[in-house]
Amino acid sequence: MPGPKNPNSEDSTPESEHQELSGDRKIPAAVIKRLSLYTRALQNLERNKVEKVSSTELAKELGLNSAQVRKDLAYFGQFGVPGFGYPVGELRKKLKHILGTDRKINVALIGVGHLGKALLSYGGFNRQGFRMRWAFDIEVRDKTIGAEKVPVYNISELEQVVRRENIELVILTVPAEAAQGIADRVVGAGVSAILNFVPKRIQTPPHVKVHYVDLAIEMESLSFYLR
Amino acid sequence: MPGPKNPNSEDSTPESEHQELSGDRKIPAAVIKRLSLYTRALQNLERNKVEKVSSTELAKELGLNSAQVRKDLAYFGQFGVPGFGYPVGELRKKLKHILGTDRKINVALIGVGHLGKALLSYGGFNRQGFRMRWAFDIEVRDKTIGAEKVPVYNISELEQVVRRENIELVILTVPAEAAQGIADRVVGAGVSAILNFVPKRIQTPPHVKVHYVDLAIEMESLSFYLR
DNA sequence: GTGACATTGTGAAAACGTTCACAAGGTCCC
DNA sequence: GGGACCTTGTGAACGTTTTCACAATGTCAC
Repeated sequence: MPGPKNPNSEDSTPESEHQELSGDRKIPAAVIKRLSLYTRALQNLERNKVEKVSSTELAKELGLNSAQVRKDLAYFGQFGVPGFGYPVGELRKKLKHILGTDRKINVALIGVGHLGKALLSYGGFNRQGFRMRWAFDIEVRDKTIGAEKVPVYNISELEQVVRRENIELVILTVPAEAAQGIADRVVGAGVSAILNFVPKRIQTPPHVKVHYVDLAIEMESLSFYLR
Repeated sequence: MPGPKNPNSEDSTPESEHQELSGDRKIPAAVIKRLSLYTRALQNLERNKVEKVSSTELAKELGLNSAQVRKDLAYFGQFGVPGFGYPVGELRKKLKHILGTDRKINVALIGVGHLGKALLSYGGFNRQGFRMRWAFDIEVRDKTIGAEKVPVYNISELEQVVRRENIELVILTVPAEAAQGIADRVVGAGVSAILNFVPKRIQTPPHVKVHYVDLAIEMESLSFYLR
């Protein structure tokens, strides 16, 4: 905790987190991200009919240290078998359960500009356990977007639709000036997870989790390494 | 260039970096990302005709600790004035120079699928000091993409165009199976910075910097916090 | 069954990043 | 021009994350 600072549960590039779990230990945010990485690697292995994997193999595939893999997994239980490794299918199932991606999560996107449209058309999300079927904008130019025909609602209907459709996660791709206002509204409507593509930090109550994806920052910081 | 089996200079979500600078100290990757954040905040201040800013104000705006702001900046020199703060315009210029975004960097995007198309149409990059005017795919469906009419080349022309146009940074949005092969080719053609949207770790020689943007991971890890 | 082998889970150490706290030094009002 | 006031730059303390290293434990071939 940043001492006597304002409340705020964000995290993005910076690390630092908290979160109760079944047990009672705090799980670092970085561990959660790696869990997701492990899940994906396990899915690939499963597709190739591999039935066991060691922490060393997993670590190599993902560019990590094997002790880190074991420690990450140990946060959540004992999944491995000494002298054998981890059973691929079983571990994958357990991790998906821990991540909560073994069910469908309803996702809405707000701000149908170029980037928003792109993400809607992309469709990659719908595979992974997400149902991204709602879009909002202040001006509805097209009634649906993308091959999946995601309907676009007027932003005035935001709270109503979020509540009715039980939307749990929101992707923000609005102009910077609008970000805080929209964030306040979705939080008010009960959303507690936001993926923010807007290059602007937003303030939220502590129970709301915000992840930032900042494309400009990624590009600029790469620029630095061009010597 | 199929298999340089080198270590690896990537970093993405995980922290850990190094990089020589004018002086001789290693600059953590997280510091570089925050530098980019500072630059943006300074640009906003400048737009509002603010002429000075203290580390405390900057920290508050970005949700950081003021000592961290000072320390980050101190990696690169003494920009502040005790009892006064930092001169906005001057600091912004210096940071842009440090980041190397005070010149135009040529950027190509490889893989014109949904996401690739979206990023091309988005156009947000071209503002910040990047010139994203080349796209590649194995199959050229449209000759140009987006309002900016970015020409799409056949992937067979990759090396030739990269060299001719002096492309320094590449955005990868190809299918996972193709990622490593394409990465090898662009590196072979002289590119040393890659922004990889493909959910697959790629191996590169140490001088090549890879940043990962993994949308699925962001979504999944948010899912965890939905309890 | 037994024994050589492989691999886990985890304390302890090391590395790294953040925050504290304060001396040094510039500002700016009177 | 003087002095109260700010704010920087930074060593040291602190906290977190990663890595090491190894005892414990299960595997598997014979």
